[in-house]
Amino acid sequence: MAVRLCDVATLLRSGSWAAEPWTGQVIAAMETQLSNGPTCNNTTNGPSNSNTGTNNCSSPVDSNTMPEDSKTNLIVNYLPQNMTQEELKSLFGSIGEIESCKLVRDKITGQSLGYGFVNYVDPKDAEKAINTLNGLRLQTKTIKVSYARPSSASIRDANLYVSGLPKTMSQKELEQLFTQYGRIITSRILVDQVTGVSRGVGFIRFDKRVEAEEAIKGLNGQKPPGATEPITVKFANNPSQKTNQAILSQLYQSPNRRYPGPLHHQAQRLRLDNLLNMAYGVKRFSPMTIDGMTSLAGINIPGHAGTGWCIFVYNLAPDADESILWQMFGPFGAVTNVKVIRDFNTNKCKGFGFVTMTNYDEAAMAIASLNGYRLGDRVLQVSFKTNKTHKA
DNA sequence: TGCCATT
Repeated sequence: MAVRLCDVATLLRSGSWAAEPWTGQVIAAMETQLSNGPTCNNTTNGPSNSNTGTNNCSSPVDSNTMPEDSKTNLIVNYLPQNMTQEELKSLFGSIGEIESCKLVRDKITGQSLGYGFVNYVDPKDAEKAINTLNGLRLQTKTIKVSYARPSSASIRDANLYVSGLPKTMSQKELEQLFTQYGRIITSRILVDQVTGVSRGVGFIRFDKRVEAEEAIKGLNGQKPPGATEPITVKFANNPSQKTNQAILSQLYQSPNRRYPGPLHHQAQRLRLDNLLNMAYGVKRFSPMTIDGMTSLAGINIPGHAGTGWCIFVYNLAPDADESILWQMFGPFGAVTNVKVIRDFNTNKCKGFGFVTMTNYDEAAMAIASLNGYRLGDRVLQVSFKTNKTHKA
């Protein structure tokens, strides 16, 4: 690849994004992600795991204690619900050659469990994937990319449910309470969605099940320092083990449905139409009232019927790469493919590329938001791909 | 009792 993602992030951070009021939120989310880079906001994010040989925290390699650890196999957590295995492969394939890739699904419903594995051919690509894709925002999620621990029964079912916590207890304090029992993989305190106040309920995932067992013995029914009530600590329900009712309700949900209700959806549509009016200065009928790709002839032409909406991105720099396209379009929704068109001899970008997005709304939002944006010293032109890529 | 961490 011509440019590493961190270089691109630096480029973006240099203040070239001229956010407009109606795209402020989305761009702000992107800027946050880009300027933060690979985040370490989770307990043991990615390569900070002690069982990983190479990492970005410069820990020495200890091949004696963890000789079996793979340096090519990654686990990817917090994937958007709708992301497919093919999209996962496409995203991580932009870094380097993939040996294998698996999205983990519920055995009964087939629904994504929100995580997957990517095994690279070259350990350097695995390391690069952690450094460039960990912390990437995709839709409402911030994905986590880290080395997969060797699969073993001892690391399964190590997640604890904790209730009765003081409402003032922070995630850090929760970890401080549990860390004496083992290595914490993740921790979380649930908060009220409206007020943001702690619900007094949390989760602690340990590296090993035996560590979780010891924590239950040591902390269940105990009062944390300063607390007036004892806490309850027990094994968390396995989220894939659902009641029949939950399974049924899942089966009746369209896999592509993302908005919670018709009112929200309507609001989304109105907002989208306003954006498109601003972007194009034209009125437009609602394509979502008609299923399929054929209803939009004359407005746009998707790259391939049935595979999504192809977007043309023009005025990319010679050293642009696939990563920047993932970074720019990923926050808007499901991206199935990105492609930078390069000169055969120089391997430099010829100034344009393509992005394929699954859902019309998200593609249109991305276009309305990204068309006209300044990337470095260039103003991007972003539109649905047409038969002829140049304007008259 | 979950911004779904072991194929």
